[in-house]
Amino acid sequence: MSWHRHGRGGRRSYHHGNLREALVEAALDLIAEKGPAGFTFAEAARQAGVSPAAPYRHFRDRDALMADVAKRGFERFEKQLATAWDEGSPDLRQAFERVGKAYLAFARDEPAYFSAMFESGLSMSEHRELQEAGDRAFAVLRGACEVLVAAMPAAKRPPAMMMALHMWSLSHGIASLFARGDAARRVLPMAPEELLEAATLIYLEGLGVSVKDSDR
Amino acid sequence: MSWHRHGRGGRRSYHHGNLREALVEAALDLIAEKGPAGFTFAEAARQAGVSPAAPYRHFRDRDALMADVAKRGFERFEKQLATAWDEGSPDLRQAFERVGKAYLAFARDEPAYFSAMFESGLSMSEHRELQEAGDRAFAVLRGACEVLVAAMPAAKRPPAMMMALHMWSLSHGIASLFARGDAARRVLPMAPEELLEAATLIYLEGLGVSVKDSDR
DNA sequence: TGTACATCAGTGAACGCGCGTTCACTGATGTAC
DNA sequence: TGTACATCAGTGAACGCGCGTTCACTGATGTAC
Repeated sequence: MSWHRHGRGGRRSYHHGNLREALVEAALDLIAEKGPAGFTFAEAARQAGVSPAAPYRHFRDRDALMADVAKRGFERFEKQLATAWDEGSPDLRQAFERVGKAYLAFARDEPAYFSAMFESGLSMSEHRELQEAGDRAFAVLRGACEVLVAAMPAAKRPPAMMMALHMWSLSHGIASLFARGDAARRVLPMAPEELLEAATLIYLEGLGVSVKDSDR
Repeated sequence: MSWHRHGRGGRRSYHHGNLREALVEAALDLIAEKGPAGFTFAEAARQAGVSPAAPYRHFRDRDALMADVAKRGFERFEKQLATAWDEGSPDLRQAFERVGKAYLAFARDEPAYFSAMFESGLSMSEHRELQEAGDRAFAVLRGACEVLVAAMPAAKRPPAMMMALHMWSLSHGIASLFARGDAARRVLPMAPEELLEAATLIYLEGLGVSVKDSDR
């Protein structure tokens, strides 16, 4: 109960004050515990210590809350990818590898966000702000690819967009099949990170870029 | 209502006779309509034209029905992948390409099965028969990779298992992000099939196998 | 600095609804003799 | 071929429950003067 204090310097306030945040956290708890299907407006209210009518002050309905959770997830995801990329330092290949690992780490460490973002059944076209948040996260990966492509010999440069979509799909496939942090994870005879690293290596090799090429 | 006739030569019977099948179909309808979360035991019964108590003769609970749907999905999936592979004829590369396309086609044409199989939140370890059905479907892809690997020059052969996991992840990523047949599909400036085909080409190139090499 | 008022956030009681599940039951089917 | 019986699949009524949603309300906060 964040009654006496608020998250990050928010003011104290009698009316719970931070209900919106508290509801989001409750939703995350419930999703983590029982999957995206197993969370209800009423239970989120209860967990936030508030009457069942209170959430309506902040969210139109359950879907709106779910969409907000997913949007925050994308924002968090974007930050973690950007941190991993770190402007491509100390060298592009290492940084690129880190981005892939950050993708898997997110799926593993934040299963609730991950399923809200990708498996909650929310329609992308009906939640524009959600799509935009997703696009911004993807833009980190695309940006990294652009830098990598620019570092390649001019004759061999693939379309950065295509490359980004390939890496996204690959990472997402591995993340959602093998790295996810919930019961639906499939077991693998190796670390998901190794699988991704090997695939990335082969893929870049296929683009005709040796490690050294892209290193400069 | 399949009251007068049954699917495929099953006997006619007064007691609906085919309730189990009818419930599975109802579940598929409902999942297709509202996602895996939006299907209930009671509504499936209603749609099958039967009292709410009747399903208990066939399934222990909602999860058991969901698991059965997912299992059937995997079986169907396995068949379609096997048909696409067609023992690698007329040539391995073409056949391999067809398997990837079959993966995407399944996600597109059978969104209800697809989400029951991959996004229903069913635990793989708690439903062994489900995991086994999934493994059999994956075995088709692994088998194809084994044949491809065997056709490569001995010095360049990658582990077939790794290759299969890479292709599975890639196909699955593209399928679940861009090719899925429901509202959660993300739009793409190209056909998902093209994206997969390009990635496969680059990946095989990276393995050091030219198209001709693997052709024999 | 004080007062009056508007606004805002949450209350708590109430409602109708559909779900999951149980129960004793019944009508049709299959089978032993 | 007929009869008696066991089994099987579905009935329909009932239940308790939690959910989503509404409503008039109230107590605290912010602000104009």
